[in-house]
Amino acid sequence: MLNINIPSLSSWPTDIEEATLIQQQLRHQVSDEDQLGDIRYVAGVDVGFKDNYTITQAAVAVLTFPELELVDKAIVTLPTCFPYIPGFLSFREVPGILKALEKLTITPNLMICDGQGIAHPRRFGIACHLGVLIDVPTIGVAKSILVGKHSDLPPEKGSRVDLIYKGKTIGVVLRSRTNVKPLYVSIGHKISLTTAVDYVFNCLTKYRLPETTRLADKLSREKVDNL
DNA sequence: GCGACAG
DNA sequence: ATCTTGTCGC
Repeated sequence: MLNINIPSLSSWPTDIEEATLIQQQLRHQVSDEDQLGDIRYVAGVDVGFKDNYTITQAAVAVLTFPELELVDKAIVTLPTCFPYIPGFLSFREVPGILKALEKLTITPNLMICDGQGIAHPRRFGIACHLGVLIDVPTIGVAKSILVGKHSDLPPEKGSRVDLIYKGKTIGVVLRSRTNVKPLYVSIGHKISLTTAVDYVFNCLTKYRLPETTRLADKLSREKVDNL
């Protein structure tokens, strides 16, 4: 069975004030040091929406590492509980992700989230939030920038430059494929930036997105029948 | 005050 | 994020 403790969402925030307090309190629990064991399974998590955003569909795809073969998956649908507000994405997507994680049979050793980790205004993006709540190593891989600046990036796959915010390195801009828009990698929890970039790179195949998030994204759009 | 702004 | 088929380019 799954050996991850999924916290209950009894007191999920309703407004930005409340959410901000939670971010400022939990941000101190984030660890940027490698605390990973053997990485046999890497999971990708993503969330999609239906019926004019009123329905949330969260998905998790568990792949073997480094073979990247799908061995477990979970899809759940639930009412959308929080609006999309830049800087507060996790409050909209984490509830569904936690519910999806409960359905897993295989326990992932590392999770790659669709969105920022520490590359966030208050250094607590969705990857950090999820990682701290379930105490599992997480990485944030976003398709665009939330905050920060960086120098020009060579067009070849594998090139990378630091993402800087307020004078500090908060992530890495990584070219996952030659001549395509880069990915923005930042740590979520229990992992160092160098290690995080390493795992993301090793989850790439022939596409722009890591295989983990590609599969999770596909599942989050899949049509499902509920009971 | 104005503009930017993960998904 | 979502609504949507074929099509142009490396």
